[in-house]
Amino acid sequence: MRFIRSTREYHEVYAGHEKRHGALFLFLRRRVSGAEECSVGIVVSRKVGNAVRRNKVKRRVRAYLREHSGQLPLGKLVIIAKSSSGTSNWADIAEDLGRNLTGIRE
RNA sequence: GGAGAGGAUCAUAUAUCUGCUGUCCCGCUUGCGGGAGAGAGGAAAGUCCGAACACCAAAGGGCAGGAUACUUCUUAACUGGAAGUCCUUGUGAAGGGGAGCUAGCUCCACAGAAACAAACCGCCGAAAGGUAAGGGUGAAAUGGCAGAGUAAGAGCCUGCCAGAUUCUGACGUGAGUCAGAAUGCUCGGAAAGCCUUAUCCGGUGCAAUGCCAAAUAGGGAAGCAGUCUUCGGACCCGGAUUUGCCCGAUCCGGUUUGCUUUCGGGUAGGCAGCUUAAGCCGGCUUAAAUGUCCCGGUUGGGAAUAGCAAUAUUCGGCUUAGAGAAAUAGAUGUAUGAUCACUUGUUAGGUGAUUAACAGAAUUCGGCUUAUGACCGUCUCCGACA
RNA sequence: CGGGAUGUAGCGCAGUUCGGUAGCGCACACGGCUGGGGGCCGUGGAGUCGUAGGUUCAAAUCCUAUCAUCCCGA
Repeated sequence: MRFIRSTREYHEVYAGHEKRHGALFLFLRRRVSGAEECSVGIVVSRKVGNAVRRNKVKRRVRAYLREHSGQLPLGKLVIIAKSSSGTSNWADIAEDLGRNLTGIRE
């Protein structure tokens, strides 16, 4: 697993993707033929809260992805936080991520 | 006990598991593994001031534009800080504010005769004219009371009260305070209206700036795609014309065009700038944090000395984030603190539950402003008791 | 890092230059015209002008601070 760090890769995913709505997050997935790992980008906008709250959401998402790095779908994936994710606790975030990531993989 | 004013301090600690970003060391498979050690704030925020640093511009001066505005001290500098002074708000502790409407222009709604200009009504007078007492509106109308005076009146004059200006003396570095005297001086308000006076200010900002530099396109240079030669040219190749095609003819080109190599600019990208500081503590020395010298300067710049250089310049110790779609964490416990509920042996303790205030470095530093939890001591007012 | 704009009735906007009465359209309520609806006509309500402080006799307007939203440049 690696993280997306360039504007070009983000626009690549925005140009063509499959969309899936969760309770707290929005998932954009682009299939890449021959991909052997998953590239993940996390987007948290100002709607979620102030800088401390946005950082906390990003850290929690990253922590979940590291713990479950073997169960991610192949290709490129962008996770966009919805505004309600800023006030949720760890159990809700982990449950929403787990359900939707398994749904995307199958 | 309640209500308030202003000030200082801290920003919960720790354990286990799983992880992140730099630095140093070791190992080799040269980009991985192992080890050690470090890793958000008082406001990191707002970006409101001031500086350092970088680049651009620049003889000097002025205009324009912008900022500031009581006094003294302080600071590298500042819309910063300290103390004081006057005005003002508050019962008070305390808080807020400060150049100039006797240079000029402009504005002052409604009401009112009139809003700074002396007119109108009125009063006096035969008239010319004099007058600002009366006009009751307004936020604001040329100081108030009494007397004298007059044709009628008026600080026109006199006394008292209120204020202003000037002078003198005392105190203070100064803003200014106090006392005395003189002048009938009594002048409307607004400069957070234009403006005047004094002082200061070149511009842009780390996405500054410097270095390395892929692919594609375009530019410069060289070579190859050709032999003979008497250097005129011939053959050859390419193009055009000659009706569509072929031959031939004529003209033009071989300095074209294509390929290869190479050069510089420069994009993506990468590296530097990038973190050790306008610090703290102690000793020595000195009149003094005075510390080789200079630039008003503990930063910075320049010089000198030492050193190959980095660097150091009174010596020793301590602190030390440096990322780049942006790390500094996630989870589970324990203890402390807060709130609520229940309970006991009730100035105290136990059990359970809940929540961790505001908030995340982005070149660096000094301030200001704003957000916010807890605790400490000081002061003021009110109430009760002794 | 730097520059700029906006905030006024439920919604969209005037009024701010140069201080003095807060207005327009849609929407809303009531009444009338119609058998009813639509439409038209008339009447009316609704605002501490984003917040706080100051200047002034008087502030939506001037000054200062602050909050929110939006835009632009390197």
